[in-house]
Amino acid sequence: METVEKLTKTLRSHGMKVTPQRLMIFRILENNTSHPSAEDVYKRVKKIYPTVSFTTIYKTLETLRDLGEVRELIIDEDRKHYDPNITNHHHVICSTCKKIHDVFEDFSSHVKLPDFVQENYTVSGFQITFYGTCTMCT
Amino acid sequence: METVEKLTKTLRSHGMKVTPQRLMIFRILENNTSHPSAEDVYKRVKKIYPTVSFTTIYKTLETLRDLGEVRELIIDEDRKHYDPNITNHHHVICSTCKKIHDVFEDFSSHVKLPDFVQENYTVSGFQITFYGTCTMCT
DNA sequence: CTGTGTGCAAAACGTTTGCATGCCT
DNA sequence: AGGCATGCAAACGTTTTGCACACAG
Repeated sequence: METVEKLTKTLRSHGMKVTPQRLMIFRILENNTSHPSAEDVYKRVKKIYPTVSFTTIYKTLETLRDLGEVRELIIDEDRKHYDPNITNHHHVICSTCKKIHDVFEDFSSHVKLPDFVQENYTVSGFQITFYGTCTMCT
Repeated sequence: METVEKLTKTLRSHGMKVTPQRLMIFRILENNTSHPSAEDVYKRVKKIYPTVSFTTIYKTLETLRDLGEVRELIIDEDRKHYDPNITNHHHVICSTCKKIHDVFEDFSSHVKLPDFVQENYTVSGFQITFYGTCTMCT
C-alpha cells in the first residue's frame, strides 16, 4: 500500500473522496503486518471513531482491493484477511490460532510455471501458504 | 482418497456407518479432479438420490476431511472445495470462473522452509496457488 | 450543488447445529 | 437393541445490499 499521503491523492484522482473514516482505516493498515480481518480493522477504528459501521469498513477494504492497494488473503477458512504489503511474498498460517505471518523468501526463480499451466492460463502470480502450528499453540 | 471399497472398511473400523448417501458421495468423489464444492456434490447426489439433504453432504465431507480422506481447499473466496487427491500437489485457479486445476509439479525440493518459519512453526506442508485467467475466460 | 460515502437495518450466502426420526450393524 | 446418520428447520458468522441522509469536492 502507498503512504496515506499518496493514497489520498490516488483516491482524489479517481474521483473518490477522502473521509475521516477512510483516513483512519488507511492509517491502521499502513505498515500493518498483522493481516487483519475486516472485524479487526473495525474494532480498531471503532476505538477512536465509535460511530463507524461495518459497512464502511467493508466498502473501504473493497475499494482498496480494487485499487490494488491491499491484497485480499484467502487463507483462513473463517474470514478474509487484508494485507497492505502488495509486494511478492508468502505466508504461514497456524492451524490452531489462525495467525498469519509473512514469509519473505523469494521463490519465484524456483517455482517455474508448468507447461500445462502456461498453455491454459494467463498467470498473474502465485502464492505459497505454509500450514502448521506455531510455537505458542504447541 | 482410498477406493470406495477400502473406505467402507475404514469407516466401519471407526465405528461409522456406511449408508447409501455416503456411498453415493464417495463414488462421486472417487477419482474426481474437478475440486467440487459442497453444493456441486449435493447437486450430483440429488440427481440420483433426490431426498438427500445439504446437512448430510456437509457432515460427510467433514467426516472425510477428519479421516484425512479429502483435502479441504481454501482457495476460492466464495466457498470451500474438496479434493479427494491427498497426495502432494498444487493448484491454479481462474479468477473469473473460479475453476480449479491441479498442478502436479513437485516443488518440494525448491521450496525450502525459511529459518524463521522453522523456528516458530511446526510446518506440516505447503500449498502453491497460481492465480490467473483461463483461456476459456480470456 | 453534485455525487460519492456513510450508517442503519435487512438480506444474502455458505455453513453449522438441535433435535426427532431412521436405519446400519 | 443401540447408536450413529439423516433431514428438516432454525441459527450462525461473515459479507453484501437498499436506501435515506451526510458531507467532501
